[in-house]
Amino acid sequence: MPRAGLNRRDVIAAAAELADEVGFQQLTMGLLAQRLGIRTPSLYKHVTDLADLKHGVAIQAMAAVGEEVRDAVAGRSGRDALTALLGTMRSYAMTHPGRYAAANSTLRTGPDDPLLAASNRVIDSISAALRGYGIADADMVHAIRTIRSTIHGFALLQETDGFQWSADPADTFDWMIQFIDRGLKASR
Amino acid sequence: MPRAGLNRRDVIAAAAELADEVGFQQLTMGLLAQRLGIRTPSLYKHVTDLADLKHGVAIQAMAAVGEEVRDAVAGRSGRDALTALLGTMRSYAMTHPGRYAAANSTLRTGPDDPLLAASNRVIDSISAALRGYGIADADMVHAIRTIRSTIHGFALLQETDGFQWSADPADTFDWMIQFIDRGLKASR
DNA sequence: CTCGTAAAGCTAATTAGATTAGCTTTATGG
DNA sequence: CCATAAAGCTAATCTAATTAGCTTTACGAG
Repeated sequence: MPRAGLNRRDVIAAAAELADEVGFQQLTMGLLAQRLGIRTPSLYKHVTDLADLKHGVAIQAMAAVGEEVRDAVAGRSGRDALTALLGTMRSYAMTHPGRYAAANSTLRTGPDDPLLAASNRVIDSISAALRGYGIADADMVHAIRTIRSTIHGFALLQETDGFQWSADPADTFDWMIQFIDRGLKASR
Repeated sequence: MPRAGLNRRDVIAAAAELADEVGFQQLTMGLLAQRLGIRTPSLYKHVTDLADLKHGVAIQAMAAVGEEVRDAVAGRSGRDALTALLGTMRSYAMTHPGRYAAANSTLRTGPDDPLLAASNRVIDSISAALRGYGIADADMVHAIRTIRSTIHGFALLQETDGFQWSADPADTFDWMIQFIDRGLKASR
């Protein structure tokens, strides 16, 4: 039988895909091995354990979000930048639910965790998007955290079926962007 | 040996407490049984399985949040009500992390899920808190969702160590309340 | 007071997943 | 052509959930 010839990157990439299909919580060594056409124990040649695998997916996902968000925000400012930023994040969360969950529900292992660096890159883009609003330095941290919280909560609530009513979540999303935009302009 | 004399309510209450101590994800049948002084299989006399147990904790927690929030908002309006509302939720999330996670990360089993009724009661209180702002009916859904998203995301980010920087999350929380208050007044 | 029964426990056994130990095979550089 | 490290594999162990079937206690009806 021919050899699969996998490496860590391949394994984590496959895990990320699988997570989007079955949910991050449901990601299992057995399922992943099956998907890759190898036996479960063979996975341990590439990752140390399930936690390591999931952590790897989280880093991969956070890095991907970082790139998409950076590109989306580039060259825009003010409300335009804000819309691009939030829209990109929401879109990522919807097309890659497993990866998004991975990125935002994984604990940092320490101060030198690459996941930290990856999420800092995302934060940099948020910061860049807010630049045009002329927010005072002292308020920037709070503004960034508020925006992260909002997106994050929105994605999560939508995922867990938290929005039961009729109104289209997309409409709420647009409303939210306008709400934040107005708020940021006012807090100048 | 004397009998413990447990019922479903006792079991779920103990599970809720345990979840606050070890984390909702780490809640396990074995740990709970140990805590209650019985053997693991005996738990199945009170709950059908782990999913049922966790679902029960979620309902219990959401109901508790509902009551606290109702009491906090009662008799207040405008920014005062908003502060009470958000403060209560944040406080609940901090003192009962396991229960909070249960309430907000558990999937509804269907349209007749008691969890749905419990979360609707919370939403009613949010709605009541916003009444004084004179928000148009058409915007109310969006406003409520925005507030839920914000709180939810804030709690989650704080929990997963998402706020790495120096600034005190409590300050961010206050800033957020002011931000939302101003925004709601403006969207009248 | 005594008996029948349902509820509440228990032990033993099964199953699913993760993980470890130790063996085998394939590529590849020398 | 060979040595060896990497990539797989099988077999075995461990933990947690769950099921089956037996035992014991509380408690109301006679």
